[in-house]
Amino acid sequence: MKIRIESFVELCHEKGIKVTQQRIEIFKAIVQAKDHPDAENLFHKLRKKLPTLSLDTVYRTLWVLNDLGVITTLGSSRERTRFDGNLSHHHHFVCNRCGLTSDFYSDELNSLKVPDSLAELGNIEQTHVEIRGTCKTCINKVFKQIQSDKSSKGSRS
Amino acid sequence: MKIRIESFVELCHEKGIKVTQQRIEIFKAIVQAKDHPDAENLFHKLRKKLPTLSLDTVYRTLWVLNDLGVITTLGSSRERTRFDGNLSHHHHFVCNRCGLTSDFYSDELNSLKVPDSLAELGNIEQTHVEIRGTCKTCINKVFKQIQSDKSSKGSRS
DNA sequence: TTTAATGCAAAAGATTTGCAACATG
DNA sequence: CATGTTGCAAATCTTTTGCATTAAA
Repeated sequence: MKIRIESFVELCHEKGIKVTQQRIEIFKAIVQAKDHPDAENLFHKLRKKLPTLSLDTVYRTLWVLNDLGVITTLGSSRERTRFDGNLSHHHHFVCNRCGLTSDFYSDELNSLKVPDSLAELGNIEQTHVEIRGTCKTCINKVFKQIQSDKSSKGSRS
Repeated sequence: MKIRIESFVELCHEKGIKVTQQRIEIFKAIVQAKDHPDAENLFHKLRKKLPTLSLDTVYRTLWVLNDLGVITTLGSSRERTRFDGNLSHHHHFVCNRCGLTSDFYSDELNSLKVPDSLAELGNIEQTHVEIRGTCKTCINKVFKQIQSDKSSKGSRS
């Protein structure tokens, strides 16, 4: 834990982000929480330590932590509820950049063997594999970005 | 497609739910859509056919369809954004009833082999298995519910 | 001292609800 | 005809934003 905080502080320095008491406490709270809390949960927990903390700071800080890559969100958040009319057993490829979610099929993945320890958590109804990455479209965008950066910085010295 | 509509209509009859033009069209739209649309997407598509359709009917109908089990949602929706401070490679068990999300670990699942066809979609950064079912707590609740139903309906004739 | 982060209040966005009019069984 | 469903408008709930104040580098 101490190590995670230290490396977090270091990362903030690297990125030129200020290390505030709020950020440290919010970071500690989300790392220690094992229940995937939402912003309001954390806000209530933290208010005991930081009585002046505001909810919008919690939101802002969580997205900062997410952008730094030191926490993640459940589901591809920051989006509205999306619905799926595909009832056949399928899996998802989700683009980390644009949220595009494509179905794919795999008999092998359909019959995944899961650890026995799961029986302790409850009974299993479906298993589903979510693969995250960068979709073709976004790869192209990034590629073009790099190209234009190169040419604007001037290649001929 | 025709078959899916017919069985949907039949299911509505079974459940005592009225089959309205709106429900049929919304059902068709979500089943045909391959892009996991949100309520607003569907609303705009459908407005062309049903100019008097309202957004709240789309929402209401989608949840009806979801409750009927003929569609699903992406992520455990109807919840606020939840954050995850666990950076180690892990997987999730999600309760279909209460949304409880527990982490679990499995070396085997960490090194999952995915279909080659995925390369067409983009490049892969993480793979993550989501197992859905009913958690212990909810199983107990359902069990107690059944017990009390039995006794209130009177077992001794 | 310079710049970025916080807290507040207000705004914006997404989803839900009450209710009268309407359509379905 | 009785009841459930729709459309509208208003309400609610979640998340974001503008801005003056405060704290970090």
